[in-house]
Amino acid sequence: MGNKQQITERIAALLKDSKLSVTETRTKILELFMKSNGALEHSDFEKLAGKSFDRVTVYRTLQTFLDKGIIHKIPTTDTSVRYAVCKSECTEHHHHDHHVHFKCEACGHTICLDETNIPEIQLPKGFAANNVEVVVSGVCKSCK
Amino acid sequence: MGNKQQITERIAALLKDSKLSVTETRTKILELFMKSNGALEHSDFEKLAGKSFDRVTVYRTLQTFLDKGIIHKIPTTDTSVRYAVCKSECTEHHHHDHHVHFKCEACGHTICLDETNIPEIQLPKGFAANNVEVVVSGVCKSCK
DNA sequence: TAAATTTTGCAACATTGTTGCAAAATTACA
DNA sequence: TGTAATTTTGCAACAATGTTGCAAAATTTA
Repeated sequence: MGNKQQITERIAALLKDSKLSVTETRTKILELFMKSNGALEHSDFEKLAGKSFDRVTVYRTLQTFLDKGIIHKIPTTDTSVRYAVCKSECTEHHHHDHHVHFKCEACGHTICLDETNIPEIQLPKGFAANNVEVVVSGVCKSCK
Repeated sequence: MGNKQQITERIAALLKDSKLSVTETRTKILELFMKSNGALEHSDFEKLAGKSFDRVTVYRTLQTFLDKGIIHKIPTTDTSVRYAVCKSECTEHHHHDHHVHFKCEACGHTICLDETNIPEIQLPKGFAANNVEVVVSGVCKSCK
């Protein structure tokens, strides 16, 4: 776990690794990701942080994190965009996003199942796969 | 294939099966789905149909088709919502949407790979799956 | 064909996402 | 450490997308 101080330091290191300035907004948004232990969408930040930062800043911060490979998007069937923090193997230039996303229909949370591998999918002749996204919905461990 | 007349009749029958009035808008939107042979998003209808019908009507028509199980949504990582027509096994109360969706990075089209089955995914203990969505991106047959 | 029902279009509004620019914060470096 | 260069933020204004109520029009019922 680690105390608040340690988390802040870890976040600062993460930002510096990505050659980003360490700012209050970025630190706070990353804290929210770590606390939530799941996927967040845009409106969550405004709720969770009590509009302590501007809407525009949130958009730009998330875009920056995406560009640097700190977070990734999770596919949804509605108009919301959900984000989750990447594991260490992700970099600006290469994403290893080959894990399953799980959306609980009871609590509404989306989490990354990092240990669950995506099986090989046999595409029809002539199709070349580049990336595979899997979203499972159902009931999660906590809501069972 | 069948000529225009036959298609119109098939669409009318489909609508009647779902206990929906046969209207110009609904017929036209279903025609667009059949012509496109893939997934459409909202803006497509306004483009393809040359704003011959109202934005609001499109929203409501798609929602109605969803409710009746005539079309289904396809997950995306952006804010757009993509729709495709369901196969015959889908009904108002039960969706058999267990096929793979393929998004071509070259032409931008999303299609349903109806013959491609989704392999069993081994979830961690305590998780119960209800539905599995798979979206593969890459290069399609036509763009290869 | 007339009445009952359903659907559509308009207007008005709510939400979500984007851009330019000046002020503020952070970083680089003497 | 203090100052200049750079980066980030917040505001305002705008654009795009989605929603609701209600009266007019179209479709279905019988």
